[in-house]
Amino acid sequence: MPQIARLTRPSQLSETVSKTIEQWIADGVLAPGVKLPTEKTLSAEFGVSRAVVREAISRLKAEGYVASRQGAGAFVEARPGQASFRLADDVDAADPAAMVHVFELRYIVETAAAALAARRHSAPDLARMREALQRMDQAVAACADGAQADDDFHVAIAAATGNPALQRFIRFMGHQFFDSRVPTWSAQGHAAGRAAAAQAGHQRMFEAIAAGDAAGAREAARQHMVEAARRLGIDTKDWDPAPQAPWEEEALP
Amino acid sequence: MPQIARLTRPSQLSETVSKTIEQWIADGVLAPGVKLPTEKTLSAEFGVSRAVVREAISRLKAEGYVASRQGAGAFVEARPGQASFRLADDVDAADPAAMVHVFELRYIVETAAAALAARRHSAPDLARMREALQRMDQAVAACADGAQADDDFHVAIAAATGNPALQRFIRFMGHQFFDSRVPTWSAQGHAAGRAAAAQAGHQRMFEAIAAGDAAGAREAARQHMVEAARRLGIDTKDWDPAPQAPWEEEALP
DNA sequence: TTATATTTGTCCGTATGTATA
DNA sequence: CTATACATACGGACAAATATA
Repeated sequence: MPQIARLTRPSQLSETVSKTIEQWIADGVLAPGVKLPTEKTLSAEFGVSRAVVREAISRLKAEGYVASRQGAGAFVEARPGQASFRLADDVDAADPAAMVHVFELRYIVETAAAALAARRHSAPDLARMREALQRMDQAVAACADGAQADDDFHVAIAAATGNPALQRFIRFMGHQFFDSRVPTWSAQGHAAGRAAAAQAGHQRMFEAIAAGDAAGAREAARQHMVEAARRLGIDTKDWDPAPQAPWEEEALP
Repeated sequence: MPQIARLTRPSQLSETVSKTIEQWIADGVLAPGVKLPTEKTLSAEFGVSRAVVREAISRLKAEGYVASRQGAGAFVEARPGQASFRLADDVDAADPAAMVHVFELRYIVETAAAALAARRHSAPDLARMREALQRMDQAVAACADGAQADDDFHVAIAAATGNPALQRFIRFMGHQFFDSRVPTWSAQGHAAGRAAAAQAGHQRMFEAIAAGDAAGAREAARQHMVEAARRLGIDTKDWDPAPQAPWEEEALP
């Protein structure tokens, strides 16, 4: 029997309350800076206990919608909801258009990260990349699953940029596409040579980064991402990140 | 009296508890699928009431770290925290290192967006940019605050990429730095010519985008972002996104 | 400045529905 | 089927911070 994703029941009082207030904020009923009704009032209006209201407000605080001050009240934040960036929960499902858009965003940051990694990498960074590369080599040789090592390799590059914000964003994006690596590392992927091709791209990226060649690393990453995008059926004609010198145009795929 | 940003105190028991558990998950102490200690146990261990623990878990649920089932317990999600991307809460305050990192991420996506906008823009997109430009022109002429129009201009470029994910991310990043535009559009900024200089950069970006010149738009955006970064005291020496043709090197600042 | 009322923060006890052994 | 464990929810209470008169 296949694994059934457990449905998230909305039948949680505190969640219902928090979503309702969130909607009030989104609709402008509660403008930034405005004071929320008191917990006592809210509990009376919703017909729930004060504990439920407090849990709902905890959610809103965690998501950056409100901030509360003891003795004063809870207030709508100046830029409600802008504290966190959320993608559609189901990138790899249902909505192919959304996947294209998210992948393009991933392409942008991954190519830039490769260039920065070429300039800023340390010895431990290279060792981490090399270790992930070796695990993928083994996976290619054994026709095994190298998806995790694949992910680790990209995260290692991100770490080599020395920019934790960039690193966390790439990790975030990578996890969104973790499932999409299956066609590469599946049995069919090995048979069709997709795993070996991907690994060759990784190798080119690593060599350019290790050599400190920022432009080469960016181009290797670009080719690698374009190939991955095409496996997902994504149009990549607008993806030339660099002002290419004219004579290079023909050399590109 | 200038507007003083109200400090966010971490002295909230439920926040301390949720951050601690979040760290456990990040460190792998609590792996995906693992059951959290019961509320009773947690309240005993932390020395707080169950209400505090419940509020902490509400936060974790809102952020996608855990899911709880009545009668069973709370469990770490399969990809904890990867449902949303969060930056340090105080980008424009306190932590200058974090600001540098976030600004670099912004630089990456803004330059790429300018290039994509040059290729994909529609007539309404151009009209929207032109409108924001005119508002900034008026602000420059009147020594008024053009921060909102500035933000709108960058969002209009993002919209012209036709990529809603990229658009939302740029909007998200822009809001993080909204306060940082003050030195440009303040009275001192006008007097020092910073507003006029920024506006000249906007104009160059617009012209390249309108002409469909992707490389030019990228370079104009790059210069604009580098200038903004330098106003914030950020080192930009690693920021040449493109494999430049050799003869172009000297022409760059 | 002082005093008082309001509001959030925290704690405790209890009851109920659900999951699991 | 029964018993236990657990999350969910309720109510009352006090402390601490804030706002107001």
